[in-house]
Formats: sequence, C-alpha cells, structure tokens
Amino acid sequence: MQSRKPPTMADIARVAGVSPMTVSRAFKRDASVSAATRNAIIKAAEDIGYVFDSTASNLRSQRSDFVAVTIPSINNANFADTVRGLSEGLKERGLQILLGYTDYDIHEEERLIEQLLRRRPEAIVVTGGRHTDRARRLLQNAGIPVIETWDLPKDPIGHVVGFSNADAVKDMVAHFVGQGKRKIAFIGGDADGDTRGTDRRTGFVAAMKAQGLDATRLIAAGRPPISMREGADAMARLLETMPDTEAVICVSDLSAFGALTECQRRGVSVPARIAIAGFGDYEIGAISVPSLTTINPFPHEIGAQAAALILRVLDGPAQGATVITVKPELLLRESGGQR
Amino acid sequence: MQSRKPPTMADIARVAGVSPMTVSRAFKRDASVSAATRNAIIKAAEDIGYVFDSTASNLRSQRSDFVAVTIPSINNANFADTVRGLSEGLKERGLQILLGYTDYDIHEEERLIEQLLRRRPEAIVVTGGRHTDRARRLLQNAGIPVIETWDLPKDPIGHVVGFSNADAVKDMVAHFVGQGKRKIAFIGGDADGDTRGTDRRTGFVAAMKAQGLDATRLIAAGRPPISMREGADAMARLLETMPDTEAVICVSDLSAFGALTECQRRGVSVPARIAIAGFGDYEIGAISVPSLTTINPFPHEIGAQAAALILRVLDGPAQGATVITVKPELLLRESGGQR
DNA sequence: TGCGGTCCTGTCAGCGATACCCAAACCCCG
DNA sequence: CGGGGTTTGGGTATCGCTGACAGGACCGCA
Repeated sequence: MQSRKPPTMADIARVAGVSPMTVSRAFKRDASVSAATRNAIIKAAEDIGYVFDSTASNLRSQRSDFVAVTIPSINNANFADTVRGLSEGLKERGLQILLGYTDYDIHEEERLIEQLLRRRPEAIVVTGGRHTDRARRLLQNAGIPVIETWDLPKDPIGHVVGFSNADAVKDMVAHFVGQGKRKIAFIGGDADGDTRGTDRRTGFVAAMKAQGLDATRLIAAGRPPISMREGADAMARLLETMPDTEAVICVSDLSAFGALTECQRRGVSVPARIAIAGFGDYEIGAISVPSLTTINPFPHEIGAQAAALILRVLDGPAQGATVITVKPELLLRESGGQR
Repeated sequence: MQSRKPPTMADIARVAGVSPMTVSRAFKRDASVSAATRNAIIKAAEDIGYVFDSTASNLRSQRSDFVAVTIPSINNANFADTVRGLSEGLKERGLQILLGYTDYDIHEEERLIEQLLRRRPEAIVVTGGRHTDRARRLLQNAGIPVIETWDLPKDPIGHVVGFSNADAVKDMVAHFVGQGKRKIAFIGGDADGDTRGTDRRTGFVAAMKAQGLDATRLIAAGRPPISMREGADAMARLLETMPDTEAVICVSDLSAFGALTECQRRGVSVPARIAIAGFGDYEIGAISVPSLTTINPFPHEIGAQAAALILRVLDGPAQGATVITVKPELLLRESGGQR
C-alpha cells in the first residue's frame, strides 16, 4: 500500500555491486552468470522486495511471454477443460495464458481480440470459426499464429483444432433413427449468437432431412448459452405442443438436464416415453438419474493439441496452415434408452 | 502470418504528416487534437493496420490499464459471477481484468500472484484470506490496492469484500436444529487446500458443539473442490456408516446434488428420510427435483463491491483499509424440508 | 611462456510510447 | 489592432530491461 517507487534492476545492481546487465542475466535461465554472483543477486532482490517488470522486458525483447485465448464464457466446464489443456501444454515453454471471454457475442469478441492484440501475444487461440470482418482482419494482420478451435471453419484464418458440430449431431440423429425413433426434436438457443449451437441445429435439420424425416420439431429457448431453466421451459413447451415426440436432442447437457427435470416434474418417463440426449459430456450428465446420453467433444484434447501446435509453429519457420480434427464420441447412457 | 514488423505511431505520423506526439494524443480520450487532425490520424492508422502497443504505453506512463484477479477455478459459477461483477464495475473506467486461476492451491496462488505482479496491475483482487507467507509479502510490498474476497480474514492484507463462511454454515445448522433435527452431518473436502471449505466445516463443528450436539458426523470426500461424483460417494459412505443421520450439509451445491442423486439411486427419500443442504446457490440447486436448500453468498455483489472499492481507492489518496461484508442468505427449498 | 578457447561481466543503445516543456496559431475583447 | 488567454502541435528525454559486442580473467596445452 506504500507508494514509494518499486525497485528496479539498477537498484539490485547497486546493492549487489554488479552491473544492471548482470542482474538481468541472473534472472534468465540459460544466461552465463557464476553461481556466486547469481546467488548474491537473488538475495539482494529478495531483500529489497524486487519484482521483475515484464512490461519493460517485453518491450525491449519484442517478445511477450504469453498466448492470448478467447472463450465464450468462463463458467463452462468444456471451455475450462480446453484452457486447462492449453495451459498444461504451454507451461513447459514458460508461456502464460491471457484469458478473455466474449459472452457468446462476436462483436464482444472483436473488442476483446483488439484488446488482447495490443499486448502483443506470441499467438492467439479463439473459440469458434465465425468472426466479424474486422476481427478477421485484425487476426490476419497480427503477424502471429492464429488458431481457431471448437469448429471446422470453411475459410480458416490460420490453423484449426476442432470438429464439426453439425456432423456430431448427425451421428446422434442416426443413433436415434437406428433405435426406430422417427419423431425427433431439437432444443437449442435462438438462431444468432452462439455459432456452435447454431451449427448443431443445422446439423440436426440436415440429418433429419437426409433420413426423410420431419425436421420441424425445433424449440428455440432463448439467447445462447441456454441454461438448465431454459432447457426445462423448452421441454415444457415441447411436451405441450408436440406431445408425441419420441426423442429430443439438446444443444448442451445443461439444457438436457433441465429438460429431464421438467419430465420428472410432470411424471413423464425418460427414456421410456421420451429419450433425451445432450452435448458436451458435462459431469451432470454422468451423475444424473437417469444419466444422460451425450457427445464428448474431448475439450481437454482440443486444448492440448492447440498447445502442441503453437509450440511447433513458434519453433519452426512459418509452415502452411494446419487443420487438426478431434473427433467427438457418442456416449450412450440411460436417458437415450441404453444402460 | 506475415512477419514484417508491425507499424508504430511513427509510421502513422509519417503517413499523416504530423509528429508522433500528435498521433499519441489522437489515441487518447481527453487530449487536445483538432477533429480534422484526429480523423486523418485514425484513418491512416486503419489504412496501415496499426494496433496500439500497450506494452510501450504502460512502460512509459507507469500505469497499466488492468486489474489482476485470482480465482480458484475458471469453471465455477460463483467465481464467474464475481468476475462478472468486477468487470462490469471496472469497465466504466476502462480497466481490463487479467484473470488467473489457482486450482484451490495457495502455492499455485503464490506463483500466480508473482506472475501477475510482474505485469504491474493497478490493483489486485484475490479470492480467500489465506496465503503463503511469501504471497502475503508480495502483496504487501506491491504498492497497489489489494482486495481479499470471499472471506473475512482475521489479519487482512489490505481491503476486504467478503463474508464469514463459518457463520453462514452456523445459520444453516441453527435452521436444521430449529426443525428439530439433531443428527446432522457435514460433507466436505479434505482438510487442506480449499480454505473456504475448511472454514465451512469449522463453522459446522463449532455450531454443533454450541448446540450441545455431536459434531463428529464428518465425511471428507477428497481434494477440494469436490465434485458431484465425490458428493455421491460421500453420501453413500454416510448412509452406510451412519444411517440414522437426519440432515446433511454439503460444502457446495454440486456435492449436494451428487449426494441427492445417490439417495435417489438407493431409494432414500429426500427430505423425508434425510434433509440435504448445499452452499452457493448454483443453478442446479434451483432446478433439481427436489430443489436444494442452500446459501446464497451473492457472488456478483462481491465483485461489484470490489470494483466500486477499487475505483474509490484509485481515485482518492490512500485511505485506511476498508472491510465490506456481504451477508449471505439462507434459501430454504425442498431438499431441506421446505417448499 | 604463449596462444586459442571458454567463461564471466561490463558498456552502450534502443524497444514504442508519452510526460513535460515550450512555441505557434488562433481567439476574444476592449 | 494589440494584449492576454486558450487551443493545437512539436521536440526531447526517458520508462526498465536486454541484444549486441567487447574485453578481462582464467584454463589447458604445446
């Protein structure tokens, strides 16, 4: 709380009786400083309460020590897992993560990307493949590796580590059809905003049509991301307007769980009367009664692959853009009629 | 992906035919630049794809434009709400948030705090009131406002915005005792690590003893934070070893929900046979069947108050340390025997 | 003893922006 | 039309650290 100026390397140098440059070297891993000198410097630094100033270091060396990451929300187990995979993978190289969240809004994403680029990250990882034009331009001109995740964009900006949200839902539709179900509904958010949710709905409609089935059982439950409560409300509407529905695919496990509770409140048996599937393999789906059939997109693996890719790209000279697909997996559990 | 050097203000100055200093002024809000000059500069900047370099700006002006925040986990609705309250409150002043997570480990917190301080934030907000000695020293010497949250530490480092975890649980114990329950258990994490959880357990034991009741029905469910699954396992153990338990208080809504599902799997009726309470007012507690009795600690309010406090402290000269208490509220719902 | 090689440490300059100081241009009014 | 005040823009010197280069000390070996 005191306001005297914080000490600098020059202060340490004075105390330790060396030059500032030697102090600088003492703080670097591989620098050549004798053990005695280094210890004296470290001790002097501790004594006067020195804290390294990475602002100055970054400016002078023209290298920051972090990677920028944007995710739609900090409070989502899936994206948290991706961030975890990223930070674990980047830790070995001493790279930090600078995290920002977009609230599922590409205009907010644009603002965030600009803010992040001002700090000159070594690379940037964004969630999703849809961006404002200006955001695309900013990323293209940033002169650093760009990685889009959680999607397989048609026209990638740089590298990609992701999967097709549409295809994943198609697999789920195929599964239900294979069970003999025909009247299948989809609960998701409103059309705009969460592009991954929109892709999932698009995949649902395409898959249903491909099977020659009615693809109009669509419930829009509000602005993405939709909550458990909104999932419950959507299920209420579905049961009232299309009571003969045999299965429902929800845009996420959270809304699927909400839908499940609504069935429980109404005494509608799951999966006997209606089957429910979610997306994301959140913990709640594994533990709920009945457990939730869902899709595991391997969020941690996405982060780990992205981290490995960043390290490769930062090492080697600029290669072509890489696209890495992490294939999601169907998890068949009780709510879908399996056990 | 191209690697030519990014443009600087000097480049803009050349294009726009003004001095670098004027370019700098054009990018500041209140600076005195004529509208014509400013527009020409903004246009030149857009044309050549300039992105402001906050590294240089921060170094020269000795002011960063952000506040550092540490939270235990980026996948927790409570802390996410606090961060939201913080960023909303800080936005008006143009302050960004630099977020880091500690994984509920005070040693990891120490490393994180050092990393964050290296970037010279304007202020720092930490979750919890227990830290390593070195972390305390770092914070004390940082020369910036320090705010501890989600706790009421006995010996605060600087300012505080929080509540007593122990007292909150005491209220819940009193509630159950008022209902005539005597055999009350507590499910939490192992003793070390998550200090808020530890405080809740301590509060439970103290409250039970104060009521003259047996305070030994304690289940330790693993390293904090404990998951739904761990909550379920803990409930299984509780039902097997102390089947006459009348009520159980869980360290969080997530573990409480896990405990509830275990009861459902075993056909143990909640709340008739055993009442369950959680902590945190997560969405799952509002929507589960039965809904969960819990405690709302007003996480968003904590963030909002912390933000307001930061703005006040940064404005005015260093006043004394402030302690703001945000009192939690009991939410009596179905799982606790209310409706 | 002399020489190349290695290790350690010092000097100097500059990363990109801006605080500070000052000058020119402009304005209003008597 | 001149004087004082305001607005607008320029020049210079850093902020704290580190890349590049130089040089001294010390070593082993011929």
